[in-house]
Amino acid sequence: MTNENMYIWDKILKDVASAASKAAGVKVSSHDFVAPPNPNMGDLAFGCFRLAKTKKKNPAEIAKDIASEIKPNKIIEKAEAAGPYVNVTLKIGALADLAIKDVEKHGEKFGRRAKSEGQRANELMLEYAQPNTHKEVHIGHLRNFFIGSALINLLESQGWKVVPTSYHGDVGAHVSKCLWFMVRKAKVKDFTNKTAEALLKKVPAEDRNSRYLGALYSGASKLLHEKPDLKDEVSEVQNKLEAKDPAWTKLWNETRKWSLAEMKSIFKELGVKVERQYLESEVQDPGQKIVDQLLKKKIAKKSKGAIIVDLEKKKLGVFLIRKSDGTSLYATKDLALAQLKLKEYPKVKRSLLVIDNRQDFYFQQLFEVLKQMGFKHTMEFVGYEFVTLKSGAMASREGNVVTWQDFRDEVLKFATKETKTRHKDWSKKKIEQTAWDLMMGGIKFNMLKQDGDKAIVFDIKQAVSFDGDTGPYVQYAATRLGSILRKAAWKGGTGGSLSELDQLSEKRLALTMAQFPNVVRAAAEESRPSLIARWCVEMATRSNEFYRDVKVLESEPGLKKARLRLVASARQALILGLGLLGIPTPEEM
RNA sequence: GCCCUUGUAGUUUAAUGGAUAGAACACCAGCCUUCUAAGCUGGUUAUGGAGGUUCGAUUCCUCCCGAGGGCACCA
Repeated sequence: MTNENMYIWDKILKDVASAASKAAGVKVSSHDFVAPPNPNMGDLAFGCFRLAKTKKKNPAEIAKDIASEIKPNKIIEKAEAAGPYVNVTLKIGALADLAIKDVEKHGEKFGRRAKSEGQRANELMLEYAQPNTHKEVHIGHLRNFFIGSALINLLESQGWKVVPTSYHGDVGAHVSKCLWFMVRKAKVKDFTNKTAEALLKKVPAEDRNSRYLGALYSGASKLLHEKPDLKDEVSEVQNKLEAKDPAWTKLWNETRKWSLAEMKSIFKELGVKVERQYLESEVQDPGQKIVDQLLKKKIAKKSKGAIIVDLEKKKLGVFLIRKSDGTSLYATKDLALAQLKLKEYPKVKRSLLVIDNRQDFYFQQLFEVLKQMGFKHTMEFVGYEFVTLKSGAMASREGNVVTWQDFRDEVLKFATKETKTRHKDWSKKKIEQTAWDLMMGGIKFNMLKQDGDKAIVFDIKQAVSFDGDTGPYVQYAATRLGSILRKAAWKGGTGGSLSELDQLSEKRLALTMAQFPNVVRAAAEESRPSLIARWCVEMATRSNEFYRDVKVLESEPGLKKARLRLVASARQALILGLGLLGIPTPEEM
């Protein structure tokens, strides 16, 4: 990035660091500066501990020396020593002026960065969104969707070309059970193409969804638990499916279509972007071929009737790639999936998988085997702890899942009620639209605000709350800023006395705003959407403080114009922050 | 048994070796004739335990305790 295009916060950090370097006589990096614990101490702080070691001097003395050497300039108001720290205070007007112009200059691209020349060609694949067909999409999937979507936005903002992919289990035991139970329940005696068709026709249109199929699956599981002898029947169904028996295949294909169609609409609703949807059924047979190749290459071997790759030397145990009955399993298909991805996207050099932490060990094994097969590009596992209910883990076979639709409707009901009581004169359409935005904001923010390494115990009461650290809190701050602009009939523009802005809350708002690009970069580099969520809350708090302290519409014309530009910039930054998390900002709420 | 993750106010959490451990929810007390009170202000409450490394430890190391997960025919 050239100096011209540098974000203002980078420039300020660089300037302050170079002033400090000059004063200290050694290089001080901009990374050495942190925010002081208390805003009235200043805006940037530099701890002299390391210098104390190299200079063999008391850090407090060094701080004193450095502080006296840092002279005020266009942006620096003063530097003071406070114990072992040098605290630098920035000029309110100068900072606000620069920050506002920074946002105005970059507009919707504020926070984005171009890749350097050498990296430009880099494509990155990100796999997320792995719900199975014939099962419900439930709140456990949501964390994956939201983290994945946010990472796609973050990585794209940093110049990566991202290929988002999804992967779905559309074959396997859960499908066989579901279909077996469906036929059994209908008491079909002679299962043929014809009866399969009749059976499908009998399912009413409103039942052709995962709720219906999921209920069948859970019913099958219950029955099999009571009567384990029936497992043979299920095995038979599975064999018939693998042998492409026409009647069973028909039933499979049609029910699978219901699932996939529903998934498509859910993905659209949630903003889950997918460029290539991979299905287990398309990698099952290729996976078996890979197992044969691995046997030939002596990478794999027979053990206890099954085929394994021994990874004990790498302390990764044994990796099972074919069952002793000759059928495939998850690993079989994943080997082929990796190969297929590479074949279809040869430019991809980096591959990210967003999957819950329970599968961490499994993927370490998989990556190792792929490495032995000659895979060169980097594969990264972006893990997160999974979502459980207070009563324990959700499982389709137990039938205790909270589906996306039920959760959505519950939060939507709350959002609609709250919106209605506040805006009695709004049209039904406007209330619905606003409630929808708030529901999305509430749900997405709630799952993205904490780091991935913490398990989430789902609590509906907490999930529908719109107070405090929540999406609607941030959305609200943005709409209040918008309301000022609306009342002022602000259409954008230049001018106004930006450098005369002198309120502390204006400075704090401008400061937080200016730091956005650095937060975005950190969030992308560390795969931590939570950093964006936290920035959003801070920015909203700063906005609310400003809203409280500064009466924009009553200001003198020159100041009013400057303040309107600040308001417009702050609102823009908030919208961008929420946008990275996939959260819409309503005009009013 | 071995391995991984994790333990911070009543609850959900932040701080990846630095200043007085920062928020939010809940609770209590205030603030709407004033750009939307889904807001703002104030108050009470926290690093699981014991050692060690360090000028300095929530952070790093060791042990113990608790929670969750994984470790061959599930996905």
